[in-house]
Amino acid sequence: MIFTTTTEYAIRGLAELASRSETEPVLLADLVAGTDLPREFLAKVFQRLVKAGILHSAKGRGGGFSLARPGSEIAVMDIVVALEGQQHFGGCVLGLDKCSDTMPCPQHDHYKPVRQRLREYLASTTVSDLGVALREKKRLIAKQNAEPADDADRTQTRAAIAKE
Amino acid sequence: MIFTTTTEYAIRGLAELASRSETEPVLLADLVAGTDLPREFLAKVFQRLVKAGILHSAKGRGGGFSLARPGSEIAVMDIVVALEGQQHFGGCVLGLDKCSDTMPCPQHDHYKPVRQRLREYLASTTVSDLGVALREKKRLIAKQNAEPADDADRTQTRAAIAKE
DNA sequence: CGATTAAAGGACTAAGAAGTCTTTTGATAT
DNA sequence: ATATCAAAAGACTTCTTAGTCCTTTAATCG
Repeated sequence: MIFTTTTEYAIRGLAELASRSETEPVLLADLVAGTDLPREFLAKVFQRLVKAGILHSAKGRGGGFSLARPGSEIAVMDIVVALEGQQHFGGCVLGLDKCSDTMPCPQHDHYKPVRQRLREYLASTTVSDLGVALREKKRLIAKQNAEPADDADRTQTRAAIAKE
Repeated sequence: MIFTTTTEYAIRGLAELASRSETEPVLLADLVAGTDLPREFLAKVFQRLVKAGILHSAKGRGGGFSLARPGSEIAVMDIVVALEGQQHFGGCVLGLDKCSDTMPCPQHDHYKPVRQRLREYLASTTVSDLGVALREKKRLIAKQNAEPADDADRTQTRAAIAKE
């Protein structure tokens, strides 16, 4: 992935959260159940997201984590910026400083639209979108598991993953 | 950046090399002169690129590093793959395994073209392109430095960098 | 030959990211 | 009040990445 594992966990954690509830608090223990998200580590990451104003947390009975604002108003970009800083996608491909729009290197002009495309995706994709996507995904997996074990089909899927 | 510093150094190092000569060996000492590339560390990275068949090296007098094949045949993607592995840009945004074309999550379909665009850029941009870009860039910088020091202009450039 | 040159290789140290464990804090229900 | 619950906080360990330094190897020039 193009992010640190910290950011990846954050994205996945928020997707899990949004897939369960966008309003009601969810316990971290419930959130990681059935996933391979490391509970203790995710707790640290969520702490940072609370400080960043993306998550809300409550202690004690009835507590847990919930989104600090509607999931449709939290872009994946917000998560990335909160955890990796504003400049994560900045800079030119050559890693040169002194590259800018006013004094671009030729590559700069080629790379900029690529970076822009990535940014747009991250800015327009919200935590709600991830929640919906994850719910749908889990539905598909459940459905597949319910079907009589078709190993040929599963093998084909694995091969497709490897190629991806 | 979306790469490790190792990969970034490699890209910059190869750009420096290609900007000097695509055929004649260049000494590492010459290569890093005037840059902030860490000589010893870059030496290690270049060793890996030699083993990967991207660079050729020669010891002793008249030695140094040179491209193992024409710069126009070395894609930035080759560098990334050599140093970070084939799977660097794989996987879905959610970091889920079990995501593939045959069983995609809805996000998968949204993210795929973005990733594809990035891949295409990396696959189509060659070390020669970087060399040309860097040469041009250095020419522009030299030209600017030759002009009477115009601090307002330089400040504007800095601001543009910050925004980028 | 042997002196010199420059990369290769190995042994490190430093810093950061990732992951775990224990204690503390604050909220809630009885 | 106090027992309980669940996140916050702090102190760790471990692992990887980054970076440095010193010795060895191999090539070339005189």
